[in-house]
Amino acid sequence: MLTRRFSTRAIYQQMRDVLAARIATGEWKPGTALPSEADLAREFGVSPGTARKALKLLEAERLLTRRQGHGTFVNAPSSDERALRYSNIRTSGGERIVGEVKVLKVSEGPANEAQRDRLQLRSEDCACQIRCVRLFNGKPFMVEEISMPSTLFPGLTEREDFGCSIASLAQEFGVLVGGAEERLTIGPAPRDVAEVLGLEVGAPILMLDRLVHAIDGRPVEWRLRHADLADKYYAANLG
Amino acid sequence: MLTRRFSTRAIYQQMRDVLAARIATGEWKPGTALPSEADLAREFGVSPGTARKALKLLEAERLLTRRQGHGTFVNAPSSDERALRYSNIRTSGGERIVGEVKVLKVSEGPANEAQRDRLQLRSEDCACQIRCVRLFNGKPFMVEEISMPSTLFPGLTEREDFGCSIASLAQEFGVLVGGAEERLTIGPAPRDVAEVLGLEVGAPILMLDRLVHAIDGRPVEWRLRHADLADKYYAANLG
DNA sequence: TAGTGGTCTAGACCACAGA
DNA sequence: CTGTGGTCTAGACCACTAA
Repeated sequence: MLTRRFSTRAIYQQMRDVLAARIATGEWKPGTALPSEADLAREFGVSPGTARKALKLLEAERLLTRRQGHGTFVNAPSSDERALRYSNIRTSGGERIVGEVKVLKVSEGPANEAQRDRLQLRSEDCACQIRCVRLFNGKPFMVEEISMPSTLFPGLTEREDFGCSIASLAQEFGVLVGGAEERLTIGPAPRDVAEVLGLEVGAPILMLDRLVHAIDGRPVEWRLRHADLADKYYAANLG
Repeated sequence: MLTRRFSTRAIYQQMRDVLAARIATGEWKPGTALPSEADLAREFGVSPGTARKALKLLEAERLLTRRQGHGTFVNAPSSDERALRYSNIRTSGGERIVGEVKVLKVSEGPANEAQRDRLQLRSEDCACQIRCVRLFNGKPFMVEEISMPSTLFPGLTEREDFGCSIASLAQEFGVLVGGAEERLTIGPAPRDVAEVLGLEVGAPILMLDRLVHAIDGRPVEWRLRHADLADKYYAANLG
């Protein structure tokens, strides 16, 4: 029974948090149909309108899909809706490029200054670091340097497969991803990047700096990428 | 008195359209306080909740600002909220760059193939075309080629000042701007661009291709830009 | 036909801003 | 204090889907 008596937080927000937790922990599995609005309202002891507001929030956060006459369903982190959320590089034909991922190096240790700054870590915190290259049609086009807080992803470096999206990876650790910011600049390709991508050292290349947050605002992943945009473009949506 | 009897469109959507028209035509001027939810509900013969939904839509479209205990106010097209909506180039310090605009050339005539394609024009339609350069701290950093449907902006080419934002310009013609898409690529600077920006011909440069829509979905403006990103970056928000 | 979410109503109380 | 928007209630009817 949710109430506002013991919290300044609105009831529909509290309810959203509880429902999100059920999704994050896997209590509600991907593809599962949720109880109807009316049933959820009864369970939480709130009015149907309030339950509806909580569900609408989770739909906007891409965690649920609702269809009139059908029901409310949990989106898989591997669904296009969630996995391709941050994939903004497309072919000149307009198709999203995901590409295969080849991991080059995995390491873990005390966070460096850049990582502490971007991931809001303290000086004693550690970070996982993954370096990989993305291939499209077998040809490498992007080198990535991924950093994640070790506290959020304990034992991450022991994994074998990093090919999945950050949405899937995070959810395995009970974290739901939310918004992200990306910064784009043009810069000269460093030697190590140029070698992997088959470019000349210093060739102009797109640099992408992306920070992904959890739905509660905590920084979850910082990704620094060098991309060769030949026959491709970066698509931005200005709501 | 709005009703659903004569339209499949939801009442709150119909009401949004009417309110948006009042803003577009200037019947409600920027800075004006709207009647309260309850008064608007009475005027339109709907329940307060329905009126509220219409107002929420317009707030999401950046046309209104609502503040509890204060009221609902019309946003000026020149307000940061609306004018800087599409300004994604920032200084390395993170401040939005607007810059001064210097118009190089204004012309009007039958739309070329690219304009017809991007602005959804028919073969007999005309387009206004404006070429200008943007300066930051007195230094040119971006060349723009702007195209707009002549039918939407009659007499545009007779104007003197194009320095204002597309939101302001469009509203002078009774058009409210909504979403936009942008495509970014890296390419060699053409001679004319390089000369204006003080770069070598063929130097790598950011190309931005942006299409702005009206809130009803019609294409309103197509902008092709070449930008020198030195000491700057492009900021994208991945909601 | 039963059950779902989408819309809509007509109220209530609360938090907040300003006179 | 008054009036605003934010939240919340407890219903109603409708459009849609699938069995």
